[in-house]
Amino acid sequence: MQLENILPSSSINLPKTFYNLSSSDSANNSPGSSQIEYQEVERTESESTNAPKKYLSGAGMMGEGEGDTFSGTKTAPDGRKGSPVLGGGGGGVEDDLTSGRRYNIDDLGSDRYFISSSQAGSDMANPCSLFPYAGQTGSVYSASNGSRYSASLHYGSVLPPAGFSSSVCSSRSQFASGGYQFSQGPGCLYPSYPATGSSIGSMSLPGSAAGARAQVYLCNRPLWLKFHRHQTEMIITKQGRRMFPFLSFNITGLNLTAHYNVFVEVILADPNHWRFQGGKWVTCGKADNNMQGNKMYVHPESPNTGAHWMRQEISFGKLKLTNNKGANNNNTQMIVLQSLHKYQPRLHIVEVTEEGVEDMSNEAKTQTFTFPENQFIAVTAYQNTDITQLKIDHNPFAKGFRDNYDSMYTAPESDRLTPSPTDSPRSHQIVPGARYAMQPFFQDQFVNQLPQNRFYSSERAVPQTNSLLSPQSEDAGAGASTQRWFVTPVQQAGSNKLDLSYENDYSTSSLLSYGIKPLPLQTSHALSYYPDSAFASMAAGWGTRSTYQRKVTTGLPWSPRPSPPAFPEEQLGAPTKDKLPEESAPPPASNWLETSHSLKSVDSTDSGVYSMVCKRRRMSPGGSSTENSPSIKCEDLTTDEYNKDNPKGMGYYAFYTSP
DNA sequence: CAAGTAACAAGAGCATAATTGTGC
DNA sequence: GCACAATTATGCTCTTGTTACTTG
Repeated sequence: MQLENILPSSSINLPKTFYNLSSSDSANNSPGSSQIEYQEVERTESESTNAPKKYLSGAGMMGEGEGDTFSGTKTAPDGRKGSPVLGGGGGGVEDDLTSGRRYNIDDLGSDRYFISSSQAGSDMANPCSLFPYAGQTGSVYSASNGSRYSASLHYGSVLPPAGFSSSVCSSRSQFASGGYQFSQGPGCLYPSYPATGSSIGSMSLPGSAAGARAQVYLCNRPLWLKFHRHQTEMIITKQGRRMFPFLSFNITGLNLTAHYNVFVEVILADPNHWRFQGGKWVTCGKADNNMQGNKMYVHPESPNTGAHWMRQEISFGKLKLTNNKGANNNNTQMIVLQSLHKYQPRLHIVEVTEEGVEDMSNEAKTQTFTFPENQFIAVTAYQNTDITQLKIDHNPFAKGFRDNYDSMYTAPESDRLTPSPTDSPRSHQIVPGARYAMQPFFQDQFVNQLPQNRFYSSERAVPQTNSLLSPQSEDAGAGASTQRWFVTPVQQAGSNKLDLSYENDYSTSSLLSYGIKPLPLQTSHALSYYPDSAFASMAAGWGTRSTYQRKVTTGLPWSPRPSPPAFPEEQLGAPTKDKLPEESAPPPASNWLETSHSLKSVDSTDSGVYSMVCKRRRMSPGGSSTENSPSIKCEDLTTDEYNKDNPKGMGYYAFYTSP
């Protein structure tokens, strides 16, 4: 589907249902108004006059429930918005079409951070418990000029520069004082959730298509958290700059056969203009909410089936940020932002027809997901050196700036833990740069083992391995065990978790969960169809425990020999849940190391083996029929071929180094 | 003076052409 | 010697953060 046909560059359609900012004076919906309130409104036909029906809805979707953070918002007409069933118990997962083991949430495990609308909705009583972040909300107001989107302003997310203050959650006045009062309802976060659904309409979801409620996982969340801790900055340039970390999600709970458009929207996170002063970000005046320009980035794969979206990681690695208002060429979608403003990316999933047309006859089937850790301040030049260093350390493209990197490692270049741009975004169209998603993550974990002379020493203060057994982890409550990695409102409930949540998320525990939790079913999928995808990489990483365990025994955590990348069939096809006691208990520190190894190996594997082998096979058109399928090729490589070449279980290294 | 811009160097992937090896 | 396959080399493109300069 050609995006240009479905995504008007200028007049982006709005979801039928959205939150309309209203104030005491309807005409005065200025974001700066202290009387501003957000209300759910039903989109009228007239309102969408300028919005062609053929579009990717979502432009103006902001708002629904601001706070969708960690809680997907679904503008379901049956009032169930915000109540997608969480995987484990899973109504959504138990859906007829999605109940396949392949997408069984149980198999997905709880290690991943995902948003469940239902969770959010069920925990509205204590919105603050949903997030460790303060004032994480999300609202949308209707621009006076009718172009809601372009003028949309999102005041929902307010992240205190100081960090995460739970106090904010308990006081809406903060916003009021700041001139932004949110009609969030009780609490500061997602009070509007329950109302959201009910306000949309009475039509109930069929249960299948419209009823498919998605759960979204932020794949590289640990990395995001790292940046978030220092207040993420994103460079914007005239030509457009990619985000790093970039947005990468895994989605579950969609109707396998239904079509969806998936896109990211970047909205203003707060009403302030920011300035980096005295080593920290401080507000400096009001934000300019008149910024024109595209705020959306539609995933190139849109529209596509739910099966497709759930098959592999959905990466937005090619999403570019620019400050060039005129930069809106159809070839490369760029999101126009304004420097020194804080933004909040949001993921929208809109069910559409096969042609990519939203079914206007049906109520909005929009699901919105917001992760507070995705917030960032747009800058034209980095302000915080910590951020700069993090970027350099984690972004493969900035490898050249790692002055001390080589000296810091004894391992040769090829064996670095540092990801390599081998996983070029150009290497795969479906998951552009997706593999990067894991790369930063890999390093994200290893970086903690780097010498202490790194800039962001604060991170060194985080006892990665110890955190697994830290009191905080233990105090994390029930969520610390089985659902430790499962960011749900329930898990985060409790005031004492406000602080812990972040720490825990940021801790090695979180990281570990990423590393050790396989997605066996999706893994096989990813490997079968998108061997080059980040998902495959991730899956591989999660499935190499046994190997890296061996590596660990060598006592060389930085062993230059990456562990075998092979994806044991047992891991490819069978759930490994039972093999992961970590799910029910915090993994021991040793597992942390193991995970690291696995990740490293995967990284190396993914970037090395795949490129090498696939390139080679490209020259063999006369080969077997399977040669035509890149995915199969790699699958063969990672399984059959690997096993063949390593009948004795030889380390992957041998294969890797053998031309 | 802060912010924005353009040029720069470094690292890396990809496409293509050139070279080399193999089989007939 | 020819044809084909495989490998290697080269140039282009892309990415990154840095730097110097310009702009308001």
